[in-house]
Amino acid sequence: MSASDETLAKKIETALTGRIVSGRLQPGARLRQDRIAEEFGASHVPVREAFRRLEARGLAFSEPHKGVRVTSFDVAELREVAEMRASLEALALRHAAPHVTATLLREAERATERAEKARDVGEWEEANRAFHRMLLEPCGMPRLLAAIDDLHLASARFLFAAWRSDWEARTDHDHRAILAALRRGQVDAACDVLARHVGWMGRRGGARQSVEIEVAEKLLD
Amino acid sequence: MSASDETLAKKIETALTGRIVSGRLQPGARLRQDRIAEEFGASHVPVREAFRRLEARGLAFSEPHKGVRVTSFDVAELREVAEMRASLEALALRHAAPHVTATLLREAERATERAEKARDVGEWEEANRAFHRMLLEPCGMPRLLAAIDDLHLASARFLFAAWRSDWEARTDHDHRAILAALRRGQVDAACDVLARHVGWMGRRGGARQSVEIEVAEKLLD
DNA sequence: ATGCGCTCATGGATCATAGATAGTCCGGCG
DNA sequence: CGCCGGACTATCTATGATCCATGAGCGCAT
Repeated sequence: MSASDETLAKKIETALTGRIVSGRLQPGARLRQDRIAEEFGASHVPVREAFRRLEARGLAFSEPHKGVRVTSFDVAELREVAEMRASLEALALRHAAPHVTATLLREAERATERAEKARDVGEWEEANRAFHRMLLEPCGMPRLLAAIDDLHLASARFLFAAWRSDWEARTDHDHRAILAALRRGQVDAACDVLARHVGWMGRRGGARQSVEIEVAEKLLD
Repeated sequence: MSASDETLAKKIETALTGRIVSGRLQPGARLRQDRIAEEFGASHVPVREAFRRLEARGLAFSEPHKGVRVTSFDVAELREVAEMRASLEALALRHAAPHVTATLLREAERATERAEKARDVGEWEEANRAFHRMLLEPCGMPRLLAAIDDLHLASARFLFAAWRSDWEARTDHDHRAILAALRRGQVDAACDVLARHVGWMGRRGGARQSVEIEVAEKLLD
C-alpha cells in the first residue's frame, strides 16, 4: 500500500510519519526541506506539502521562515492523548457494538493473542492497534475513526520512545474483558472497561516514560 | 490577526476556510489551484499547501491528479460531529472547571447575552463559539482544544448552510444552566448539561437541515 | 556589547511533464 | 444508411523541478 501512494508528497509523508512515530526522528529534530528533498530525489515542493500534513496531524510544527521541527511531547501530552482516546474510543464502541459480529469478535480475539505473543514493541503495537481498530470500525463514523487513528499515532510515539529495546509482552486482561462484555451484549460495561483501559495507560505510562522522554528530548540536528 | 499571517499559504488557507465555512464555497465545489493562485496574485505552490491543510481539517478532499473539492456533508456527519463535540467538550470542561475564575464566568455570561442579542447567524455563531472556547480554554490541553476547534468549524458549516437568511435568536437556557452549575461547583452536572446541549444540537438540527443541505449539495462549477 | 555584513535555509515564482478528460473520428453492427 | 461503441488525439489541469528573493541566524569587527 505504501509502495506507490501515487503522489510523491504522500510517499514522503508516510515515510516521515514512520520515522517520527518509530522514534528514528527524535522530538525537536529539525526537518530541512532540501535535505529531505535530496534524499528522496525530489524537489522541495512535495516535501513542503508533506510537512503541512505532518503539521496538521500534530507530528511536526513549523515556525514561519524558521523551518519545521518534530513536535516534542511531554507527560502532560501523553495524559491528554490518553484521555481523548478514552472518550472517543468509548463513543465509537458504543456505536459500533450493535454491528459487531461473532466473526469480528473472533478476529479481535486473535489480535489479542498476537499481541500477547509479540516479541518486540513494534509487533505488539501493530496487533494492539489492530484490535482497537477492528472493534471500532463498524461504528461507521469516518471522522471519528480518523481522529482516533491520529491519537493512536501519538500513543505509538510514546510507546516507541519509552521502550526502545527492553520489552516483555504480558497478557492483556482488559482486552479479554472487553470481548467478554461484548459477547454478553453488555455494551456499557465494555465501553467502561475500554475507557479505563486507555485512560490508565496514560497515568501508568507517565512514570515509566518520564526518564527516557527527557533523553529523547535533546534536540538532534 | 488574519491581516498578515506572515506566510502566503496561511493567508490563503484562512481565506478559503472562511469561504467554505460561511458557505460561499459550497460542498462539492471544485478548487482549481491556478484559478485561486491567480486570484490571490500568487503561484500554485502556496495554494497547494493551503489545500493540504484544508484537507487535514476535513474541509476539503483531494483525489490524486483529479483535483481538490470542498467536502460535502450529510446529516450523518452532523450527528457525528455533534457527538464528538459532546464527548470532547465534556472532557475539556471537567479539566477546565477547577481553573475557571469568577471573572471568566462573568465574561461567559456576557458572551451568552451577546448571542441572545445577535441579529444574524454570523454574530450568533461567533458569540456562541466564544462562550464555549472561553469555558474550555483553562483546561490547558492544547491538542484537545485544537480538535474541538476543528469540530466547531464543521458545526459552523452546517449552521450557515441551514440558516442562510432567516434567523431568530432565542435565549439559551443551556448556557445559563452550565454557568449556574459551575458557580455552585457542580462540575459533573455542568459537564452533563454541556454534553446534552451539544449532542441535542446534532439530533435537532438534522430534521431542520436535511432539506437545504440537499440544495447545497448540488455541485457548483 | 552592538551593529554590520555574510551565509544559508525558507518561501515563492516560473517553467516542464504527466495524467485525466472530453471531443472526434473511424469501424462495426443493426 | 444511420447509429452506437471504442480508440485516438488534443486540451486542460495537477504535479513536480528548477530558479530567485527575502528573511533569519551567525560571526566578525568596531
